[in-house]
Amino acid sequence: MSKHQPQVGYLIKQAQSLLRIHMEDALRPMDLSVSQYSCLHSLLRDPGISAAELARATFMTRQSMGTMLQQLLERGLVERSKPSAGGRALPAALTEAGATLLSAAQAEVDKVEQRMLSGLKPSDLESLGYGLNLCINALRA
Amino acid sequence: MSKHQPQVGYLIKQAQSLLRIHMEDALRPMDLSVSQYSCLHSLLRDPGISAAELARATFMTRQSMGTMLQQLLERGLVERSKPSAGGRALPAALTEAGATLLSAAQAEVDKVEQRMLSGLKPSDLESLGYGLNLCINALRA
DNA sequence: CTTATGTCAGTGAAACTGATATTG
DNA sequence: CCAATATCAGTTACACTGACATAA
Repeated sequence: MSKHQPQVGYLIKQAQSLLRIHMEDALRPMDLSVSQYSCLHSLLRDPGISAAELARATFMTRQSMGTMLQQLLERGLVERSKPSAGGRALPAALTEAGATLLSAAQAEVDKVEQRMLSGLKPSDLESLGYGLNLCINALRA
Repeated sequence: MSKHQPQVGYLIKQAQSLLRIHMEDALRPMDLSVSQYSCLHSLLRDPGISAAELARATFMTRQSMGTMLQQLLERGLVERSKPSAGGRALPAALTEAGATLLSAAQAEVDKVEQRMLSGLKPSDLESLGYGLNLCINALRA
């Protein structure tokens, strides 16, 4: 019985736990949870995305995402326009305030990520990203 | 502004989300949560570990770990002997039943992990583990 | 006195499931 | 009718904070 492969699953879980803790610390001053930050981040990447699509992208239910969007809406960080032609989906996007806050949040999160990656050479970084992408794609199938 | 590094943090989160979902599916038949599985797994690695140590290893509070251990105790998967000489800590360890269940659980989890890693060459696997370890160590400091 | 552990109690955020309305 | 979306409502898992007793 090998079972002494580096235990990649365990390493991923551990890395994510630590990353989450540090992100929580970094985001607390601006009253953002990691999930909220991820949500805003996705909205920057895909302006006009629907809540359902957003939920799928983050592996959550529509309902949970709906609640989160509602909170962000009430804080004026997100806006949802009326259903665009074709479908019932309400396009969501960042407001000015949302983009500003996200920018500040991202700066803090980047610091954490920089620190996490501080020991990796560029080639290490590349192969890490490559390997993770392969893992993700394999699990999506 | 670069920000188009491969976004390793995002990849880690995504991989962990997917891995968790598949692990939940794999463990549901034996009524184990991912956290419980991790707990049993740690007990296999470190028999006699205390709840507080276990909590630190999994980035939880000792209270939460205490609750989880209690549940596992009631299911007869874990036993806690009386405080060994030196300290107040109650050593926890797997019972026979616990070891048996863990073994079955691990087989299922291994399948998931195998699938996750199916696209990686041995050298890819090694550099992935290497990179993740560097990330973890950097965040621990 | 200090530190670490275990444990009791209460709290709270964050997800979940279920059901319903609307739209193409 | 069907599929996808949004949303209302209730629920529950889970980890958290706080407080306290105990032991070295």
